[in-house]
Amino acid sequence: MPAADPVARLAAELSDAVGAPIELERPGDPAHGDYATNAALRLAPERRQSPRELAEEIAASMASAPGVERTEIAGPGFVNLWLTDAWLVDALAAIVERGRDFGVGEPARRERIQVEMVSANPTGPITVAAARNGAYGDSVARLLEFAGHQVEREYYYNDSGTQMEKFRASVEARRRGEEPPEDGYHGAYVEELAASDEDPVPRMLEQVERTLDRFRVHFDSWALQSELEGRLDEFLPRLDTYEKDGAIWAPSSKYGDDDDRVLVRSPERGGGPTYRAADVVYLAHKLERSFDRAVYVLGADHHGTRRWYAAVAQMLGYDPARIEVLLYQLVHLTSGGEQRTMSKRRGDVVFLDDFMDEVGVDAARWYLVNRGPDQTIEIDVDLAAERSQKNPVYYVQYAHARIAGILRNASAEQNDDLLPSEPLAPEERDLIKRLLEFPATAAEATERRGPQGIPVYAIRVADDFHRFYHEHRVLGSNAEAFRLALVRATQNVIARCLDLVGVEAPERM
RNA sequence: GCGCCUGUAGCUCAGCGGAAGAGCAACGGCCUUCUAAGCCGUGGGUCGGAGGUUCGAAUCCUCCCAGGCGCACCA
Repeated sequence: MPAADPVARLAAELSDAVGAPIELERPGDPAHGDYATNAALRLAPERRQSPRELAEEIAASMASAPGVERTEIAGPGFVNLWLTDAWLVDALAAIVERGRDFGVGEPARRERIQVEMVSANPTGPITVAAARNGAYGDSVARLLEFAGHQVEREYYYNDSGTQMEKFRASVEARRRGEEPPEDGYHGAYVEELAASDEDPVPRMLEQVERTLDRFRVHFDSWALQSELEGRLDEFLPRLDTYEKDGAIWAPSSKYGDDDDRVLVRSPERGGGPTYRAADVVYLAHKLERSFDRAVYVLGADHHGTRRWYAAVAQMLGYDPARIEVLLYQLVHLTSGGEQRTMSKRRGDVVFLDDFMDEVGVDAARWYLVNRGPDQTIEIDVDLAAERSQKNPVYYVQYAHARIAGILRNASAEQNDDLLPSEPLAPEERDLIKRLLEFPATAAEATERRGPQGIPVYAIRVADDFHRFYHEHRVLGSNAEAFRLALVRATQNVIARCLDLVGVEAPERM
């Protein structure tokens, strides 16, 4: 573990002292010390020793390690330890030294990763449902970058399928003063598009990009289905396809998919390539561009395609481990307690732009990433704006702004020794320990592809900070140098957390 | 029928092998001091149910119940 993570370094030092791997965790109850380890409980079976006895030995070995003030055996064999103020202040100094980069990962192998997200068909404006894809996917992308990887974001859109034809037909119908076809698009935006003679698709795409920019999801590249389909002949031979009922099939069931899939329709069904054909080309196109890993961000209604992508990778001769499909559950809207279904075709949707107008960009991003991807999001449209006033995002931002206020009033930095003459107060120790959790928290959120861990952690940081702020004066205090460092480190960690979920860190509120 | 996901405080949700949490809602306190968008306190839970694994299970395994989403030559 890098020296940039003081807790990891301490754990390594203790492991050396004890001669066994020591993992440290922060106990929920402060009476159980600054950190605790269950090493004795884990080791007892293989050492054929009682956990308590082993804990005694471990505690004795750790007692002399630098930074350890005292140890204690507790419960069935936990070892609780208390650290010296000097250790905590040194750790704080290490955080301050890293600045905004505290917690940056140092991966064993730096990967080049593509994250493909949103990819909604440009048949209408971005909805709140599609926004969850962006909020989730973009935060995962930011986490991967923070973990030390090189990330590119791509938007893939279907510009050649049935839905696009229906979309264009709907606009055409409006231009003729008619109702769009029954299975066409009926939203008010279709009428707006009909008012001009331009091709509605590029206009829709521009609007999509504008909306997502406002949502702080920015793309490096855009992939078009129509272009990919043109290269189908290159890849069909690599797939061991076969013909049945006049259609061309991929033998995906041999590679773990539930069924074989049609790539090219039979003549009586039009004979064109299916979207799955484009999937094949697109997947190859991703890996051809020398991405080590291609991440798909898909709504849970697409979970059936998970096996399909893995099968495609294998059929093409690629390692399926290079393909990663991230799923998130859907967004449900309620209005006055009534369930509303989101259908772009019926126009019964909440558009992201309206949602952002209503609750603000910060609350919108926070709201959509705050829940785990496996959790269905329920949004009561009527209460959204009202609730946004109480969104915890402001609690976190407020901590950042409060610190900015202190720093505005601070005089030029002096190079005093940080260690205060008085013992550290509980609020100071708690805040330092909280900040020290950040590298592990970020790493875990990245590995689990669970960005919701970041806002949850940020709330705890803000919580510890507000408590500290309430109890202790920074400027003009005897411990000013130390507290300024503490407050700076806190601000950096909060700003980083907010950035990881695409939320701004205001200087004033 | 098969597959994926979910069931934790009144509500919305974290936690996913180590000693049950947050926000909102309810009630009661705290501003001559760096931002009260803040702080402190009170009440509130058989972690859907039943078995199992483990020194230890909300967390892992099995079954059951309830809900969401899928199972196209649509995307």
